[in-house]
Amino acid sequence: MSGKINQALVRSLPLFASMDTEELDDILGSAASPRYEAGSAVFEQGQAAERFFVLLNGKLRVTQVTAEGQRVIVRMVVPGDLFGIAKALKRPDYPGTATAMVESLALAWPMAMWDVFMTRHPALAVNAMQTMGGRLQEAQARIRELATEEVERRVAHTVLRLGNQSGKKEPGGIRIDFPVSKQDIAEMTGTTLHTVSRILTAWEAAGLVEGGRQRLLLREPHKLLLIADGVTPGLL
Amino acid sequence: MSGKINQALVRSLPLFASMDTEELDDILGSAASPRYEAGSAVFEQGQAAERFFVLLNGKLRVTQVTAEGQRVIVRMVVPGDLFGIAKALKRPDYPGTATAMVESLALAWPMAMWDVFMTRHPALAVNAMQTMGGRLQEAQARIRELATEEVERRVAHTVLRLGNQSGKKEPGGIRIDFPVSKQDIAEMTGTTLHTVSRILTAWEAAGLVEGGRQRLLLREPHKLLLIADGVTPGLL
DNA sequence: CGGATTGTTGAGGATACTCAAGTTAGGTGG
DNA sequence: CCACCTAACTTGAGTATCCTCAACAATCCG
Repeated sequence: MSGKINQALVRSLPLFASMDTEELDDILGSAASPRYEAGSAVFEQGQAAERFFVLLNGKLRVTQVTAEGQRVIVRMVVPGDLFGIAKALKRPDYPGTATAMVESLALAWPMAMWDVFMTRHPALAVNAMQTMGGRLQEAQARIRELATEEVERRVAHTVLRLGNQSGKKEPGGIRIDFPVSKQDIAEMTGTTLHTVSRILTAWEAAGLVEGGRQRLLLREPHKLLLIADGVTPGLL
Repeated sequence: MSGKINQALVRSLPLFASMDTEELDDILGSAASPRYEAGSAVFEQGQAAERFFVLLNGKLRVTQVTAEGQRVIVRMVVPGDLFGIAKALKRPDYPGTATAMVESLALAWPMAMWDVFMTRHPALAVNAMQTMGGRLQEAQARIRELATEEVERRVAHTVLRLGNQSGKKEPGGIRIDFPVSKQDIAEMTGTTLHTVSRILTAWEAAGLVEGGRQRLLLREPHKLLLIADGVTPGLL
């Protein structure tokens, strides 16, 4: 469950950037570094929140299931992100489920350390707050999209966001090189996988994207951006 | 622009609850307490964020306008709420417009004080973080609603939320006693004022709500809750 | 080489939007 | 106090978007 921790790797994270060696030692001393294989859950919705985490490596998907059983993807967790910080939300349990989409490595601390960290390392508190601030802004952007945009534009926004977050530049465009199913995209945009499939098929025919199964290549990010911004009428 | 500040009033706010008199003096010393009349703006989207605020009294609406000119209500600000905390979002400008819906009174500090406050008053930092945490959870709840629920359920959630936030119990039900137009409700739920009108008319016919113009009385909150939770099929 | 997961595509239909008049209520000024 | 004006709201008709249902195809995995 716990391996040795790469100090340099940790140091490179913005969250810990402003920290001296002593502080960092203090913090890392109480950390575990669990590894999760693709498909496994880090924690599940409703579980008692016993630990909080920083993702070192890999990619997680945080989902919530509604009372009716519909699943919504709340956000993606990328390396450097804090997650599972239920304490900051004043919650005793995790409000969602975090699942590894690829093999992932995290740092984990007992939730009781949260308050200690925040008071002992003010820089960390400031960072944590900005993390939450960023997340809040992203959530509000999504609300705006869901409230005002049609599905095709929302899908465009979503794939571009995925590209920015964790796309690799390739000769042919930007590759999203971890498995994202159409179902995933549907759950990120508030639509059905059928509609996503139709949209992506149309985009593929127009040469905007490429690659069907779980791997997406954005051939013409600029044109996608035009769709996302509502400049281009849309292809359906 | 500045009146005298009621210490007891401030002390009763959860945000400042855990603070001793000395600390409170320090904080209030640098505060202005501007008053805003109904309809006036506290700040506007895009303006340089020069101050942050706590609402003492009244009710604000925070809106964002999309590139296409559509307006979305981001949230309502009720007494005790922090708002305009662009600094916590790492932003130089206000991301939205805050408008007084009724005559309102706030506390205001220069944005430069933000960092000072956060470092000098850890309790305040913790509170601020929980404020943001709460806001984040609310935003995610809205995302879930927008992504999975039909309009009627979303409207039900919205009016119930308004009722909880600032409804007054009355013999006949719960009164939302500040002006909320159908347009407002539409902008909170991501629909059009036409659809809101139709829904409320149907509810009124069924005896669930009452009162047309800008004042809403929830006659049967329990039944509205059933609609919100999708138990009742809906009346349209 | 099955079985399962994931994705495609079509047809039909419902929800909710747009467009288009009207109506009511509230405020304002004569 | 009444007439008018505007903002808020109502209501109808037509329609577009997108969902549901359904069947099938492709890919992956053991």
